[in-house]
Formats: sequence, C-alpha cells, structure tokens
Amino acid sequence: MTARTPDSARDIPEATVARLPVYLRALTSLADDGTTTCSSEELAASAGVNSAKLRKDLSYLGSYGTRGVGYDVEYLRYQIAREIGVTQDWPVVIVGIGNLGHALANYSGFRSRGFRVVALLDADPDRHDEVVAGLDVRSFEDLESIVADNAVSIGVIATPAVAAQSVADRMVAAGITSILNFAPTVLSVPDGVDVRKVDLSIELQILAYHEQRKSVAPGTEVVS
Amino acid sequence: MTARTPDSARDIPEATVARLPVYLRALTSLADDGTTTCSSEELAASAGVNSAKLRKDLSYLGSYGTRGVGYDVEYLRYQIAREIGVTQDWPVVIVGIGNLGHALANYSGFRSRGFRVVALLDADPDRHDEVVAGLDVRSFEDLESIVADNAVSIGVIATPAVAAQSVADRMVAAGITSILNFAPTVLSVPDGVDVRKVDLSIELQILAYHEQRKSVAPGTEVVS
DNA sequence: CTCGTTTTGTTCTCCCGTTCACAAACTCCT
DNA sequence: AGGAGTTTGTGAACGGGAGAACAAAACGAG
Repeated sequence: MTARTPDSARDIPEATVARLPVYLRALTSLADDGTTTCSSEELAASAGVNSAKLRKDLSYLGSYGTRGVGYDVEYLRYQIAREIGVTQDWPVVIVGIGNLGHALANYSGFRSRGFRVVALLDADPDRHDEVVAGLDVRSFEDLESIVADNAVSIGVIATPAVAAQSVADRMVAAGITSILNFAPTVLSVPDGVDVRKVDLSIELQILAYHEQRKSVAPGTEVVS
Repeated sequence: MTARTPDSARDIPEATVARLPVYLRALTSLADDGTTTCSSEELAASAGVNSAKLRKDLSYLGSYGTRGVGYDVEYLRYQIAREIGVTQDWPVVIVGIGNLGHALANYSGFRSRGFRVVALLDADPDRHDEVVAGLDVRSFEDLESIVADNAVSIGVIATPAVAAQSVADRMVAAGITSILNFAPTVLSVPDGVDVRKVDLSIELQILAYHEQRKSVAPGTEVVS
C-alpha cells in the first residue's frame, strides 16, 4: 500500500534541490532591497543561473508565478522555505570543536536559516571548560542523551579524519539520520542516512587543476 | 614536439576532475598502510565509488594499471598528483580573517596537499596586529603587491557576504584567476576566472529537505 | 608453450539534467 | 472589448555521466 502523495511527496530532482537554497537566498536578498515582485529573468540573474533552468526548477514545486507578471517575492520565498523544510527550526549538534568547529559554532548563517545549534561536543576533556558561541563544550559521551532530549536528526562532524568514522557510527546509533562531514575522509553509513561532505582541500585541488591547464594550454597547441 | 607528451590526455570530464582528489587521498591512505599494489575494486571501495567508474576515470589520464595485477599505489598517486597539478606548490592568499579565516589559516590539510598560504589579509585595521598560524594579518591594501611578488593565482574569500564581490573584483584585477568563495553570495567574475563556492548553510538545507521527507514518507496517510 | 585466471581499459546503453522553443495566460493600452 | 506585449510553464531535443558488460592483456601453473 504505497500511500497517496498527500501534499508534496512528488520527487524533485536532486540537482534542483541543491539550487533551491540559492534561490531562497536570492529572494531574501531581493526582499531586503524592497523588491516585491520579480521576473524569472531577474531572479535567475540574482541567483547566478539560467532563467529557463530557474523556471523548470520552480515548476517542480508548483505554479507559484503569474504569467505576464512574474513572482511575488515574499510568497515564493515562503513556498521554497516550506518545501525545503526550513520554516521549522532544525536542532543540530556539532562534534569536534577545533578551529573549524569554533567557526561553525559562531556562524550566524545557521541560526538565521532555520538551524539551531543545541550542543557542542568534543572528545578532549581539556576543551570541556570552554564556552563557545554561548554554549558549553560538552563531552562526546553526552551525545546520546542530547540527541534524544532535543530530537536532533542532523549532526555536523568537524573532527580530525581519524575520528570521523567512529563519530559517525555513534551518531547513527544515537538516531541521527543526516550528517554534514567536514573531515577529509569517506564515511560509510547505513541506508537511510544521508551524508554530505565539504572538503576544503578538494575544492582547492579542483581549482589547481584548471589553473594548471590555463598556464599550459596556450603554448602546447603550437604544432610546428 | 608536443604531440607525443603522454602527460595530458585532454578533455577530462568535470565530474572526473572532481573525483581525482578523492582518489589521491585514498591512495595516500593506502600507501600509509603499507599497501604497494591495489586493484580497482579495492581503491574504489576506499574512495567510496563504483569500480567501473573509477576505471573509467583513470582511463582519461592514461593506462597506468597492469591487467591481471592492478595499480602500483605510489606510481598512480604520483600520476594523479601531477595531472591535478599538486606536485608543485600553489601559493594562496586568504582574505577575511574572522572565525572561518582563522580555521582555514590553521588547516594543515592545505600545506600537506600542495598549497601554501602566503598571506592573510583583512580590511579591519584592528586585526592587523594579530599573528595567525605564524603569519601576520596584513592590510587588504597589500593584496596587489603580494599577488605580484608571490605569483599568486588562487585566492580564498572568507569575508562577510557584503564584502565578497568587491574583494573578488580586487583579486581579479590583481591577477588572481581562481577563487574559492566561502561567503554566502553569488560572485560574478569575468570569463577565464574560475570560482568554486562552499556554502555551509546550503549543505545543511539540502540535508533538511531530505530529512523532512524522511519523516513524512514512511507514515504518509496509511489510508485504511 | 599453452591454457586458465585475474584485472584492466573500453564500448554500449540508459538515465538525468540542461537548454531551447513555444503555447498558454495575464496585463495594459487604446 | 480587443489586440499587443510580457512572462510563465512545459514538451522536446540534446549532451554528458553512470553503470553493465566484454574484449584485451598480463601472470602463473603445468
């Protein structure tokens, strides 16, 4: 008995999902500028994408625009926020309070976009005295109780690479089903758990590849 | 003269380029464990990808394996590093020494993977006293001379969103052709300049979307 | 030397995502 | 009211990447 799609259980392509937050930010920016209505062309420019792609992306959510007019900024902003799920607040735990963990804990963009850091955990007892971003750094041993008490489903891993897998295992066991991994390692998790990774040095290496080709390309084509 | 060089199998797909650093890391990890030879199956498992995809990716670089045997870990590691361009050291400047800039400056993964932070810049004069990761925080006004003196082609932006575009403009004008942007904003740059963005809250929002659907999907309307 | 085993490199097919192009729908002006 | 001008939403073509399947090459045993 597969249930009937109640409201919006239609499948939105993954590529579109990844762009929705960009549109959301662009709309917020437009709203801050006092814009109340915008065309797909304007919004696309603001989000840095092609307007046809933008319209197709939005069409997966429904018909929230008006032909001949455009989109109501505030209305569309709310619809996208609802689709993503950031109209509610998501509790988040951060594990690993080194340099990066500090930065993440202090990042104001989380709070303003629907996420609330409920706990900072670190395995090193020496850090348990610290107060970072108004929160005590607590023992990693408290993970299970914190997850249970706050209904946490999203965890952030900012530990060294060697610790990442065991932290992920504990998170999954504690009931977390979405992990954002900053450690430079491949995590293996059971089905049903989502992992997204952010790897700083990989991004730089991709840039280096293109950079290298820029400097080589002009000279090599000269076939005499 | 140039036709014979085996170093450049041109036209490597972008998706493959993005995975090469992952393979590089997996190979380094295998080498650290004392492994000298590995099959595509082993390496693929270590990198978290399908083995057919791995072999196809490597085939764009050349034939560096031995049929019936596998790949020599050290040899393949070097070949990938050379293809990416991280056998040489890339000088990098970081602009914006807030929480995130601190974390980036102290990130050891850059140095160990072919990148050298040559300068830390910030617009705020109050920060110019600080020493971060062994480097003085210098004035943003020094950008042009630093880029010129060190032949910098890669810049990292870790400023607030409002400052990011003007920093990018100055970087481009100074001769930087690759930018890694951590500021939550869309940068516009001229052709020939590569930009990659890392957006922490976007990643969390993508997770939130899937998380929201998890909680809705299984129990949706079990209509009797 | 020959045969069987292993594993790579490559070809082929399918699928997803991007882009184009246009009909439908709405507003505004006369 | 009607026609001209806009702008959305979408069907269809197109290109690129993922995965399966297989042929080619190396090695070892007998």
